[in-house]
Amino acid sequence: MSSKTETKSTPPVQKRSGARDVRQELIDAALQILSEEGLEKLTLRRVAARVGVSHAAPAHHFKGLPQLLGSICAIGFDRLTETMLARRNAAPETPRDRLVAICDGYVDFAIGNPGLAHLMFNSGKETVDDTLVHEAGAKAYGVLSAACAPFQPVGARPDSTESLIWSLVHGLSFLCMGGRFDNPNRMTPHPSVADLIPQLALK
Amino acid sequence: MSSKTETKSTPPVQKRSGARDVRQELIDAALQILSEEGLEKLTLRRVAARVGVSHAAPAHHFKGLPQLLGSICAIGFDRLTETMLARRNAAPETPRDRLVAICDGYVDFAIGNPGLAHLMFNSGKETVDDTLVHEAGAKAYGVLSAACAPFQPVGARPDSTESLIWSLVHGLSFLCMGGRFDNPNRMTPHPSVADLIPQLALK
DNA sequence: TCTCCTGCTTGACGGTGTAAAGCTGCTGGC
DNA sequence: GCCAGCAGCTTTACACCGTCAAGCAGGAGA
Repeated sequence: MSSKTETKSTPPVQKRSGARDVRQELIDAALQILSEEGLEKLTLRRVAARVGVSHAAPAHHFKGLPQLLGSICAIGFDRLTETMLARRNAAPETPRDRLVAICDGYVDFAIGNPGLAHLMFNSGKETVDDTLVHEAGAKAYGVLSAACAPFQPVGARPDSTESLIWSLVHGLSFLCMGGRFDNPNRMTPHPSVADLIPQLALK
Repeated sequence: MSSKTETKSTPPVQKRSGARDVRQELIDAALQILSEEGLEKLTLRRVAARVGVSHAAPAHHFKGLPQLLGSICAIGFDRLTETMLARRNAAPETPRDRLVAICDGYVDFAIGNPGLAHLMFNSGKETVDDTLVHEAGAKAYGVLSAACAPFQPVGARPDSTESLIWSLVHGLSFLCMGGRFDNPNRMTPHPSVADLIPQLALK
């Protein structure tokens, strides 16, 4: 690894200890804007201004806005994975408790980070789909998938439980985020995974 | 109704038969752009240009972009309702078949109108939330809710089946639209409602 | 006929992403 | 020690966006 025979397109391998890392600062500022002001206010120029750099500086670290958004997506999937794993590890060690914990983690992550969740899944916004994002997403999916494995019924299509659970928690998350369960006709603020899981034929 | 004692803020009650209805043309053009070019390209100036009118003309029919988007949302919910009802009426007259048909209608509507569906549910885009949108959304929800009623288990929270089904079809729709089921590890292009319903403990 | 007012146009402003050109200070070769 | 090269940043410019203000045209009502 010490021999640097790679192409020049890779960024500097290491920063001087005292030097500022503008690329990282841009990502941090973007995450901050996303959580404080929402996806609509996440703009290259605002990010640059927050870092204290000219509006064109981000172009030297990202191939335009889509790649910055893509980098943030990857971080979002990593955080989603961490949240689900933390919940799973804190749960009783039964397959059912673990699955419910992971589902709770998914929903709570989305509701707690609506801007990030929208960017990761639903924003019509264009994002660069590089391998980092793909891998981070696959890892998150793997956590959910593994927790579903014990409940896969024989004879069903091999991924039907994952599809069922993923669809359920995803729909629940985004309907909650959109305020679709705030209907005054409804009794409680919004349903929880624990409310719905009993109606699944998990054997 | 012939006595016109209302406030002046209401638009002209009736158009001359030969006169063009620019407001309606704007809505039609917006729906066209949405389905042909996607949500990102749906912009006031493009809509105006498509209708053949100046870029500021829409301001005389809508209170800015959010209200135009809101009007389109209402139309979207109406179309969703029609789609679900058409499927239900074509299905065998058992509660289960009807529920599956309605769910299929929901998913197919979303997948067939991704721009519209994003606008209705997930677009961080600001939309005016007037009573038209609210009523149209409530009507669509009512169709789904009614189909779920026969399956409501005793003792569960009163809306748990609706929440379960809605979350499921909503999550399935938007994960499909986002290509989340296109993973090469998966066997089939994407799961269908019929694949997942058997795993629900619908009694 | 005159007046008002609705619907539209024109022009402007601040904001956005992006591209091109120029500046600056550091690094590496000699 | 010196100088070329270059990465990182700034400046400037452009097209497009939503929105606002002013002005124009033409029909309706007095």
